[in-house]
Amino acid sequence: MKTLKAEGIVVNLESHEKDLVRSAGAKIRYPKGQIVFAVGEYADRAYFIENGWVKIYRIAEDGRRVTVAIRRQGEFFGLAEALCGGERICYAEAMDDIDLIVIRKDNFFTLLRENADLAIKIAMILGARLREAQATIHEIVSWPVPGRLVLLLLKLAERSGVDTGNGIELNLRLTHEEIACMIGTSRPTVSLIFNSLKNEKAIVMKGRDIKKIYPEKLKKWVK
Amino acid sequence: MKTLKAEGIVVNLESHEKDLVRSAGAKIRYPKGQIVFAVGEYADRAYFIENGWVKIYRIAEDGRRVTVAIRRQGEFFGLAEALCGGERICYAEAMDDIDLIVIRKDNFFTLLRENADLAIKIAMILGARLREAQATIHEIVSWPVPGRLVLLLLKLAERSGVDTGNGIELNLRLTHEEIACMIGTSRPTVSLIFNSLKNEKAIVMKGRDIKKIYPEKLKKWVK
DNA sequence: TTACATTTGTCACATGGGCGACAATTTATT
DNA sequence: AATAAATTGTCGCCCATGTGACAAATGTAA
Repeated sequence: MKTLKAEGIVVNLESHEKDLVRSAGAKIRYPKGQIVFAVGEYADRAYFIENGWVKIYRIAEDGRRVTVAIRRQGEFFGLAEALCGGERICYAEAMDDIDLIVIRKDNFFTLLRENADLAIKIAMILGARLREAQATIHEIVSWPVPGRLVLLLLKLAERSGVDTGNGIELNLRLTHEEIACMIGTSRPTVSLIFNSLKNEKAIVMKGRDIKKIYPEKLKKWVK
Repeated sequence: MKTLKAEGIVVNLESHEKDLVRSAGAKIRYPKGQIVFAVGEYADRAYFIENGWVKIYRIAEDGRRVTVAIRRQGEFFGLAEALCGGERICYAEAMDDIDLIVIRKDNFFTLLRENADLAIKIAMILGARLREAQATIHEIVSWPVPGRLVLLLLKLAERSGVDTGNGIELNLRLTHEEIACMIGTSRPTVSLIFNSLKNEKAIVMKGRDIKKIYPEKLKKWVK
């Protein structure tokens, strides 16, 4: 199954493929805030998210954090390193209470060898993510900060928003700090831009949740 | 075969795997400057480089170019889209006269289905590239321009330089413009930094070729 | 309710680096 | 060799953003 997105393509597993994955691993629950894996650990397992959100980030020597991906229900993470071997080069953290299928590396390889179609699917998933990452690189260098923030909101809306006909319901809680890490800017700058967006009613907040976004109004910032 | 690099891992094909690939496609020569594929084309084939260098880049609406990858001899390109289907979202251009193995999509899938190990290898390649792309994202947001330029030189040296004991021989010709596109900056800025590097003898030029680099001196810029 | 921690609003200040411009140089073309 | 094209050197101007700092607001624990 493929779902067409902004410009990338998200590849999802069929249900029988999910069952294959489940049978090769063990289900484990992690509480919010827990680090699933950290830089330097040996990458001997891959993870499949049954439930919840996971943040993948890196930390530079100077302490600067950069969130390189966010994964959710139905997606794998920790894949690339488990395939290539070697050490983790990023952190994975539970953004809420999550349920994961943890698959040991050797079981994972056995699974793929016995199911060429699944191996192809994994390659497709990684390919889609590569395109996504390249698109991100492109965005970072070609848009100033407000544009990047708007693009982030649009992407989040596509992934997990509900179109109400009048704006897209999001109900997402992200601190300005977290957003800053995702688009490579500083926290005060995010606050500033958020206020502009609120003022021109391109987004609706409810407390600290981003409740709704209006794509049409947002898109003015990226053209 | 795996070769350990700066922080990523480059996955290469075994020679029997290369033969499999060759048998599934046709060898074609492209002259320097030729566009192998362009944005919007239907992605119905994958490419394997027998010989030469290929530049993968994107162009924004405002005309800004961003080089998202450079591939060389022994590497695939156009993989991700051929796997996922859909349209090309970037351009591939021959940086010199090149020889490619062109594999039609359906043949490629047949090949992978019949060789699970090769499918896994492809997944590994894409995984390694994803890590690479994420590392690039990290670099772009955490280093100012001079650091990014130095990191580019170090990476190029690792991929195609020869260690002479006294500096690394590179013999690479890239215009400042091309470099600017790779690290997301402007051409004048690249010229400026290059002069600094020449002055402090961190690099040696010969005409317009980057002849040699001295990693030790360069590394001062990224710490 | 009180106290503490986290998150957000907002400022003043400094600056990296983009942009435009044009000359100087090198390389390609005829 | 002569002309054209591409590449590089270098300026001055200016603004988007990072930094640091602190107050205000909101959420959480005791």
